[in-house]
Amino acid sequence: MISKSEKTTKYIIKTVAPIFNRKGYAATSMSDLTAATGLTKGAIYGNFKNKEELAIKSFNFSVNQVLKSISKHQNKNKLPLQKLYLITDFYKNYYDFSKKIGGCPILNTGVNSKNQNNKLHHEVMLIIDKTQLNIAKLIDHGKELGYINKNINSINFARRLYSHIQGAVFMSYAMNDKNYLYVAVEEMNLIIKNELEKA
Amino acid sequence: MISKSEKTTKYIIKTVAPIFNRKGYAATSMSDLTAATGLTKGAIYGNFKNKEELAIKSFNFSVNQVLKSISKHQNKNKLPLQKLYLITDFYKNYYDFSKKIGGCPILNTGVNSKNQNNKLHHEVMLIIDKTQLNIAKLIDHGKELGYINKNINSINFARRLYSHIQGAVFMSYAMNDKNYLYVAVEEMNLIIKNELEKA
DNA sequence: AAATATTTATACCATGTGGTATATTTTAAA
DNA sequence: TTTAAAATATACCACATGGTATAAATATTT
Repeated sequence: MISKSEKTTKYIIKTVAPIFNRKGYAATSMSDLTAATGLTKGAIYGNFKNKEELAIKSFNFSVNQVLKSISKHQNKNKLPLQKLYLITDFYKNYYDFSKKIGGCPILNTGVNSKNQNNKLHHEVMLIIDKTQLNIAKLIDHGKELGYINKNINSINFARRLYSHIQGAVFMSYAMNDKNYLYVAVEEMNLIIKNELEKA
Repeated sequence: MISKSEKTTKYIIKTVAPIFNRKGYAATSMSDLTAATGLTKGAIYGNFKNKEELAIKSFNFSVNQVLKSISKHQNKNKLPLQKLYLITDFYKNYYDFSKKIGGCPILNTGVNSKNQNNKLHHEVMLIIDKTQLNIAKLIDHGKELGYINKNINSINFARRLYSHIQGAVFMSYAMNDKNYLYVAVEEMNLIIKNELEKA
């Protein structure tokens, strides 16, 4: 059976994740967290070792919200190439999507944790690596099925795609302008078509 | 004649700018600044209204370091198209360059100030707008001189270029990997060649 | 229902925060 | 060289910080 603390632990993470995401680790205070959760420091410190542990779990929670949504979106098609297009398609709505969870956790935590919190920064690198690898696997799968040009380097292409997208994520965030995402998605789709698709 | 306080004001900004850039506004404390400058709070508050004013001036100082370097790099050629290539070329070394000044001020402050400090965030938007406009003007100039295809939309292309570059800036920063910049620069150069250059 | 274990609230700790009033020192002017 | 002005240091303010010991309350087991 699920214990009381397991429930409150999840409740705390879920409530606190967007705050950490929006404000960053250093700028988020314990009082921000008690105010948001309606709990006391006693309750929070009873469920988490310290602020850092909570921040890391919150980051992973936020990231999983993104990854799950992408994964769900990808289920609309079984073909690797179409799944790739569904990734870029997902980012068309990323401005509004990420707003709901306090911004893009990769971008925000990637920047905020650098030179500030090594554990948090390490988590970011793991997620980026993992995501790029998943894209590369998708490309590999497309090669196997004969849809994708075998001459292109899967992991390099995945890195280019991810970099391109994150650029638009940052620009739309910094400038309050979704258009950066729309344009980047169209650009990526063209690149996928021209470089990946077999004639 | 240059007053004492003018000198210390400049000294403070110059010394403090990389700290604000690296840590962000909230995570940078006054004691960080007194420690770095060797001055007391009395001296700092004698030259700046408050922490926010100092942060804004520090941000603009950091940005100007970047813009001046780009401008200097561009002076190697007078032709608009070549000046464009010199921009992308500049970013090949941006990982090391930005490291010296505490990271990319646009990226760092763009992310850190969002939803945190409106004045600072406003400054970021102004700089991005200005930079994109400068690139667009360069393209326009290239059109006038007949080097650049008149069918392309200058400001839209400038936005794409900037977005693309900032993506690589973020990725190289988050992943400690200059390669993202190298790849993005090559990609941009190809795009400039294919879309901008007249046949 | 009583006893035990778990979870949460309270009250506190030392230290750090941005900021300021004022004394002291340093600079510039007379 | 004295005097006035400007710049810096000192000492302090009220409040916020992350974290903890312990008491109170709530669940769980017997």
